Amino acid sequence: MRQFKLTRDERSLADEEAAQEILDGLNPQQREAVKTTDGPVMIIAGPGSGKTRTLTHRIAYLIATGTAQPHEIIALTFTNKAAREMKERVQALVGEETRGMWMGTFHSSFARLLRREGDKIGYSKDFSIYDTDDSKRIVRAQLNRRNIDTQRFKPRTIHRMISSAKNQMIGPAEYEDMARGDTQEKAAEVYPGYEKALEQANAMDFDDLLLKPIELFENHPDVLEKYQQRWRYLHIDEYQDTNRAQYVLSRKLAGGHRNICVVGDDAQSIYAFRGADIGNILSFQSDYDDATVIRLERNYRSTERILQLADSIIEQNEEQLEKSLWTENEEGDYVALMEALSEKDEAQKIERTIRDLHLREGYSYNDFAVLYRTNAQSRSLEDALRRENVPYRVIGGMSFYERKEIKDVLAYLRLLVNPNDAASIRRVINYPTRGIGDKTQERLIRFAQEEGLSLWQAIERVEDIDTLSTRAQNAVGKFRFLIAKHASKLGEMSPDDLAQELIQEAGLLDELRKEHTQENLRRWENVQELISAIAEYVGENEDASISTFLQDVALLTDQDNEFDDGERVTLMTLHAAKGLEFPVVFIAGLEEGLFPLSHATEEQSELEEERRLFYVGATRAEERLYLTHARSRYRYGERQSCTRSRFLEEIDSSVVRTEVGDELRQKKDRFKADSGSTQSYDDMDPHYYRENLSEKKKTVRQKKSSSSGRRVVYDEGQGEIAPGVRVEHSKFGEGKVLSMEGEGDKATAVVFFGNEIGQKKLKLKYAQLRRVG
DNA sequence: GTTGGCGTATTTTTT
DNA sequence: ATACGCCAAC
Repeated sequence: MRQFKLTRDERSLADEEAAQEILDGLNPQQREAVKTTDGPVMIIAGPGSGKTRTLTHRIAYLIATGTAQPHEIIALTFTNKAAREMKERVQALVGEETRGMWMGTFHSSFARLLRREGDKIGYSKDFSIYDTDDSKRIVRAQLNRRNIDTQRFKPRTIHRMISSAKNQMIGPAEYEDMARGDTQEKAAEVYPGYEKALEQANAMDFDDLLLKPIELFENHPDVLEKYQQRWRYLHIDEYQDTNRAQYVLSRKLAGGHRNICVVGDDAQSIYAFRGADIGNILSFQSDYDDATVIRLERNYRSTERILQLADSIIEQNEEQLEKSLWTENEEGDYVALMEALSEKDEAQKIERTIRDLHLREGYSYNDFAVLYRTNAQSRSLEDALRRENVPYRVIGGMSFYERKEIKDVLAYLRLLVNPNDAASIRRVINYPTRGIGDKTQERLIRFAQEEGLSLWQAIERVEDIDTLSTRAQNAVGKFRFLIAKHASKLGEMSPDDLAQELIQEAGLLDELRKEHTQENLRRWENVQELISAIAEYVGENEDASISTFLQDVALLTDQDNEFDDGERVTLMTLHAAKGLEFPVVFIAGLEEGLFPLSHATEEQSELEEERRLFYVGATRAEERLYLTHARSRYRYGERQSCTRSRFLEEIDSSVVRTEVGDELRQKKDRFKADSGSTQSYDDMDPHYYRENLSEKKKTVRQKKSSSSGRRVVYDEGQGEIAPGVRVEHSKFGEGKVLSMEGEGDKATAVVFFGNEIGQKKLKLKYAQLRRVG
């Protein structure tokens, strides 16, 4: 900004001081990475080595030394949260002059670019962004049109295949040639129609947000050149997780100036399932033969033992860049291994350990993270934490913007700015019900198809559709009026007021008030919260509109909304934990078939990815790391007995202690490829655990809560429910148990919820009754 | 033709 | 618990 109007001498003096300040507090390697501002740079950085910090300081350094102006810098990150934090830190380092600097995820950055330039390839700036759910709807419509059995060929699966093709930049024609097997052939069959439907809806799916810019750059070299000149400095974080399209984009953007700086760790590549290509980072040096490569190998995060454990995990993998991690941190505690009887028992052991460390060692609840492989595992952990009133937050799973009631409102709003959005029309055209059933919708679609119109255009001409009864035409006409009326008010009313009026007149609010259940009340509150969110968004952003709100919101994940409110234990998948760190980390569910997931054990490359995931999880821990597994677990509706994970047989046992302080005893050969052993854990080593448990406690470093005299909670929650007790139900609210019948899975309670709702018979297995009072 | 109730299958990770 | 398909009643 103005500051750069100083004379050359004045500037260099001020710059020098600022630059020196930015370099202070970095180690020699980091400093070198920051100072290498000319030409391609790759920073290969282990976990906890301060790679994001290095990137941040490099950007600040560029600005402080006047090498680049903020608007000449773009940084692409993996999450919105990472971008936000990086931006804040750069601002703190250089003062306020960062306006015009682009920082965000690939997706959000290129969505923004498409908003400006998309008209050149036929997209209006109000394009809708389709999430997986919307895309699935489009696929389903395509399958139905072709009379393909959606039971056998699930829209989800088909979409995943199309998405993975798009990820690798394989177009419909090419895909048709390479499709193998029934499912792929069906995917190839609907792929062109899927693309056409999206185009007609003026919509982009997640993959398009990367592919369309490529198309734009290829068809309009002048546009590419404009951005190449604008962004003289390109930074990419988490480069190991870029896919083909992201790779192509980065090469194109870096094509002119070649000032590309990438940061990554091949050992932390965990998104291959999403098309991430580890080859991108492995081949950086051959892509840019004048690249400077800097290794950051010193770990500042974890204790020596944790690092040693992590090292022993990753060393099992064959393909990786040479790197040797080291730390000067203290040795720290042993990594603790805890075995549990069931997932409930596991959750309880974790919960007790957390409370114990909280009370005795003074850890804040913020210091804890419990990591697991699948979202479904959060349930039992939540139950245990809730029971003991330990505050927690769950990241992932169902986020605010994924709730049905929210998606309904968003669909209405999307229709206002982009009436061609067919997925949104289908979502809300008959919700709340207004007499436009399947048959009418089918006829609308057929008409659109025959006339080559979008769905909305067909609706506009509904009077011309003679297959429809007058009644149906009227119903559609009323819907059309509802949307058109509010679309015409886009310019005049404030976005939040308009949204409020629309959902009122659409009958959404009445629908939610129709039945007075707690569930509906919660939904109604959520909708109101969404309206407030719109108001807030408009207040915070300069050129905000419903259109920009919708596009921004489509790319939010709930990690991005999650503001750190209060002290809570964090529960999340291992994937979601990437880039984070916590003093105390639990990795739960270390069992064969779960972690590693069963399907991943076939393929060497997939097994290696699971192992990297374990590595990522372990290296999140700063001071204490707990590994847990259960001997049995409810999965797919039944209790299954579990063998502990092969990963536990591979790790360096010298840094691990069991709960009673023993060394970890391993069966190193158990999963060797040629052993062919299918022995169950029990057959193999029947007395292993009993021996351990019967042994007297030796010097135990981790103090266990069983010795603290606290109440023991037995491994059954449902026993608490008996005739006479008061319980709470998620839908019906509070009630009183009148009687009980049946046992085990069939156990049923008759509960009286007051005069309005009356008596309900509830299966304990499904209804989550919570005892109150 | 539309709506709502019932039975059945469902869980990998995500921008 | 939830989503979806199928079937019977309005």
